[in-house]
Amino acid sequence: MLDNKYNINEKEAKWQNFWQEKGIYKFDKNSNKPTYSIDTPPPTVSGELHLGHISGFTQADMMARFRRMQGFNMYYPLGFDNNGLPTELLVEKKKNIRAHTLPREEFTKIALDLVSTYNQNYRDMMVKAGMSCDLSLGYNTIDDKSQKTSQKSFIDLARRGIAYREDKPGPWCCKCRTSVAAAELEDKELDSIFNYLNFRLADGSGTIPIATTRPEFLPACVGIFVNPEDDRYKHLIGKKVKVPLFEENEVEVRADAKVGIDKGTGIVMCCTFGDQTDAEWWKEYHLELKRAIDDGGKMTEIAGKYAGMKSIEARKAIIEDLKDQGYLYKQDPITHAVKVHERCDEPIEFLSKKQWFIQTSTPELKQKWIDLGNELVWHPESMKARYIAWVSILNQDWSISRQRYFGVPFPVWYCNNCGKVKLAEINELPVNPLTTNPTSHCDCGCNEFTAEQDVMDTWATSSVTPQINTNWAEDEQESNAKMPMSMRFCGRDIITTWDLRTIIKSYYHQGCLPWKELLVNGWVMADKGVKFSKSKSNSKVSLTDAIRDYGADVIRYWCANGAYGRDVMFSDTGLKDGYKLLNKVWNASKFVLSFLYDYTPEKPENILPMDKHIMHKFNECFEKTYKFYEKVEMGYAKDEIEKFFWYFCDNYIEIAKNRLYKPEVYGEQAKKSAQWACYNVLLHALQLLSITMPHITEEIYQEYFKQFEKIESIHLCELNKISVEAEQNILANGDIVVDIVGRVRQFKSLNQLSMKTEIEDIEIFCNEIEFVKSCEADIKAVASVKNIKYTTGEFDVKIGKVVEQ
RNA sequence: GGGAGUUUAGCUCAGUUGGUAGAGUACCUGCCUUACAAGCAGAGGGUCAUAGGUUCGAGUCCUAUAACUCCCACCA
Repeated sequence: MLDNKYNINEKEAKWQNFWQEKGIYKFDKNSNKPTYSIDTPPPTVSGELHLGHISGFTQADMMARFRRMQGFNMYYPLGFDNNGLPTELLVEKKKNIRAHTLPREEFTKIALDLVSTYNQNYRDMMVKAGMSCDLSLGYNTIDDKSQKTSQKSFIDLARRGIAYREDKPGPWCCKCRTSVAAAELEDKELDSIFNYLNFRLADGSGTIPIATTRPEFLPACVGIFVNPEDDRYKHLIGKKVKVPLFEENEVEVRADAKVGIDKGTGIVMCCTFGDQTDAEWWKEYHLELKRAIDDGGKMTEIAGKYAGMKSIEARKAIIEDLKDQGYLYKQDPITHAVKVHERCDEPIEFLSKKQWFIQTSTPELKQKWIDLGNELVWHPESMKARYIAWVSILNQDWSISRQRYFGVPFPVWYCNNCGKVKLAEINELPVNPLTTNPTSHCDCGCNEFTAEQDVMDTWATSSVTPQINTNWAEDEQESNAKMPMSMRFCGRDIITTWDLRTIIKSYYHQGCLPWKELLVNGWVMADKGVKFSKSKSNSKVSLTDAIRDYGADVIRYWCANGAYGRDVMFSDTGLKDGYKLLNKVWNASKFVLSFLYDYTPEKPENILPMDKHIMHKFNECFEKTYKFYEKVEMGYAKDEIEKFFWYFCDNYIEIAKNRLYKPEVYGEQAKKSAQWACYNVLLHALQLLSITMPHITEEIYQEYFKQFEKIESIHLCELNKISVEAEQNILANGDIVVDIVGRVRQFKSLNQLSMKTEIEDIEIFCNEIEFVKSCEADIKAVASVKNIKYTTGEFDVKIGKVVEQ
């Protein structure tokens, strides 16, 4: 017997423990079932999980549960991403320390310690939210296996020349003191000032006007550019110009089509490096390299009296001096978009450093990425456009060096004699070059090496999760057999970072796609256009509170809303809807099961028409639901089963309950028939519902159905239709009976009568009199009608007199 | 400037191949009916963003416009 009231928190915890203890979600190595493998994106460990995270995971979990119930052996791990800059920043913030002020070993120890606490919290929350991952398959991107995989990946690419080391300008974050990748930049609107300066021509023939927002770059000015088509300035090409405040520096005026004639004054100064264009000009025209800003964002010695100042202070001081010395003739306040580092929101600089890169941007490679993108199955399809668009404009190789501390080290040394790169041997991995020496001499005979100090970018490791999952570092054959994995899911914000790079790595190492299908979920919006985010403190409902108040089943119900891949607005009426369904499922099950205490699993000889009808009705719902899951539309699938459940309660149970209550009136056979239908419909409906609401359905299954079904958990049952003989027109004919009952209910409602009010007689007009007659007892009982008259004709129901009380 | 998405009932959202506009919720009217009042039955409510076009017929297809969102480019 089910409890009178369903205690959400108690039951959810109970079944979560049960699933873990019994290993319900464990991957079975020895199974002969087909494997369905999920490359679960390891969440970045930072702060607290919120509804936004859980939403994407929950939708993917529904697909996992669907595949499991289709009979797949699920490989569904839960890893954590906890190396690299994001984790380092978290550790610095939580422990109030700075990584670069501590010995690396010490910092790493503190970081690992903090990370394990966070991992545990994340894992607990995932379990509490009802995820069906196999927790024993977890990994951390900082653990030995991940490091080994990541380092092997690097060595493979370095040996083939795909990974290369070069000194070239790239985005640099002065706050985090590291290089960053183009994909890690965001735009931010900032107020600034356009400063109009007069540069003096070296021959004394006058001045030329140049506008700049970054006058602190004057000491690094290495050239002046005008547009070759600009008639105003053609005569300047080839002339020398003195740099204001640094007049000992003379630079040449050159012509380049990249200069916008109508921008600023139409004359640009090129500094190393103010931005991407400066870097391009510097390379193209072989200009001098002058560094005005150091790693930490302070002015270098070439800035003379400004050296040591932070760039922003130097800007103020330089502007004052420019004013005093008469160079500055105009200032316009402007707002412009500045590239900032997504992790810390600080504007980035362009600096030149020796870095490791991975080739990604030749036209042939770009075409390859596009071909692979087209080969991949995208859900929803429209997300592919974002990927293609991004790949099409790729113009830089992937920088993977980070001048940080907590991450996977490069397995690399440099020969002190000839400078040649020395790679570690694969069987030595994972290796930390700072504490280990190479096991062999350099080719030049030298045995003295300098270790690479940098660590790899987070993405360099996160991009090999399919290789971590398929054991590529240990056994390439095993891995090749398991690749591509079945599915990866993620948010739409990481298509260009994570997904693309994972595709790149799998192609380079194994010549295939990392996965067959990619699911891209939408975002939970707190308000129009505002992403749900802990840091923006707009989480109206904390995940912990929501689980406490509504339970995981209801939150999962909410997560399943709408079309897959679309952004959804958070609303608590959605949670209330879920709660209503939960309540309904409980009450209906409680009620139905109370009549099944003497149920026997033998199929009755005679099944009554309305019982057949509801079973066929379920099968119709089953087919629709199943198709939606196959199309990765969890929301529509949930709608179908939900709609069916309410129909089952409002129309079928009302009919069946008379027969179940009073076998002495309607006959034992009629009761057995209703029991058969109730058992089958409720069981099958719960199975479909278990994908969305795994806890309550498990409770009901365990309390009653397991004794007959013998399968250990509802989540291991296979999804099937109810086995019931096909019958001509059963759906349409049964619907007529439901409509007849509906007409009587409408009559009572319009006349403000109670539903139990008895009606003396009704007259039914329809063309399926035979069928309707066969349901006469049900109709009379549920509609409280004494006599029925039948007439052939267009459907109608005439209601007679009400029986006076 | 380029690309993608969105616009349907007060609110949240469905609407498949073009064929009489849907659900839930809210509001309103009834109903204590022996699972559930967090329930049941019923009613009202829409110029499908705007303007054109194709068609016998357009929420759906085409063109343009507007508003909002996102990605990219611009950043001198």
